[in-house]
Amino acid sequence: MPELPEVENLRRGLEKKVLGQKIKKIIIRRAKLVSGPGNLRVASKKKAKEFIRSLTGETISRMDRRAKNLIFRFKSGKILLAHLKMSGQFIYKDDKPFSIKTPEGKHTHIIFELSKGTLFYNDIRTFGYLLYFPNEQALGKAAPFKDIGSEPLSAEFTPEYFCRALKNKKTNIKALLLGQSAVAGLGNIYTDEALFAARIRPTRLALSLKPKEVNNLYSAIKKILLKTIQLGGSSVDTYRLLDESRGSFAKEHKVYGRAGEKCLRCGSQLISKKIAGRTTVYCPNCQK
DNA sequence: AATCATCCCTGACCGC
DNA sequence: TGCGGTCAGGGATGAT
Repeated sequence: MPELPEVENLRRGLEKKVLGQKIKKIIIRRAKLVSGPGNLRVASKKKAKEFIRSLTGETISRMDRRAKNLIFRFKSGKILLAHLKMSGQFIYKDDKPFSIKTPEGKHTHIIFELSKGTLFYNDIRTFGYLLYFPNEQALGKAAPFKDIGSEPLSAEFTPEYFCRALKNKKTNIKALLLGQSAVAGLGNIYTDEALFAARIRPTRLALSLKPKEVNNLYSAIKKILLKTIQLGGSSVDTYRLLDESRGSFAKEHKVYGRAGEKCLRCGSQLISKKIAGRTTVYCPNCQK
């Protein structure tokens, strides 16, 4: 599933391909996936029409990322926010829809015809969504933007910040890292990988971590995210880069997807346990 | 305010 | 072969 490194790679790909292009036409095949300001669960055909009206003719002027959200900014100040959730994909083709042999798959839900090419939004499980906002202020009030913590690769994310974010938190460290409010952009894969690297058991309460452990976890998060971005992300499941290629970090996973196998550090058998509603894999011997 | 449970959805997999 | 059941998971939302 796309997490920070995957979304960041996609952002970079989009920056190269769609910046400066104008949206000529939008085709929405599944209205449920688009919405605008207000309650995300209230999507409708009316909202889909509004989405089309609002963004057709707009020129893409900037590509940003915040946590796992992709943000298209337009010259006019309007904004399109996309969250891929479990299985969303953006695929770009340097052709017009009519010249692409198989322009639509079974899971292609939204198509943007741009001035020079075509951008497809595919999503098997349809958890993802695309939201439009008239301006920055409206975006700031939106649910996906409220209560998001610091970007772990920004200057704002310091050891002191991280320490404060964990202080007095009675929830377990795994749930806290998944929650986005302490650190932005971590999901199930990198949370497990970071906790393994820092030798911390995922069930530990955040407030129980010693200063040394907090520091180790802080460093592990940064190191793993940086490395993964360089490798193009992890292609587990349906994640693809903009040109449909896969990232290569999946080969590097030390614990994710390795339940029952041997710990690469101490040789003990890795165990799997549901924590915070997610399958969590860790080493019962060397993660204390 | 903080924490927790539920729900959305499809494909893969398993046992019969 | 087909069918039903189970699982996977991010995070908005509503309940406690």
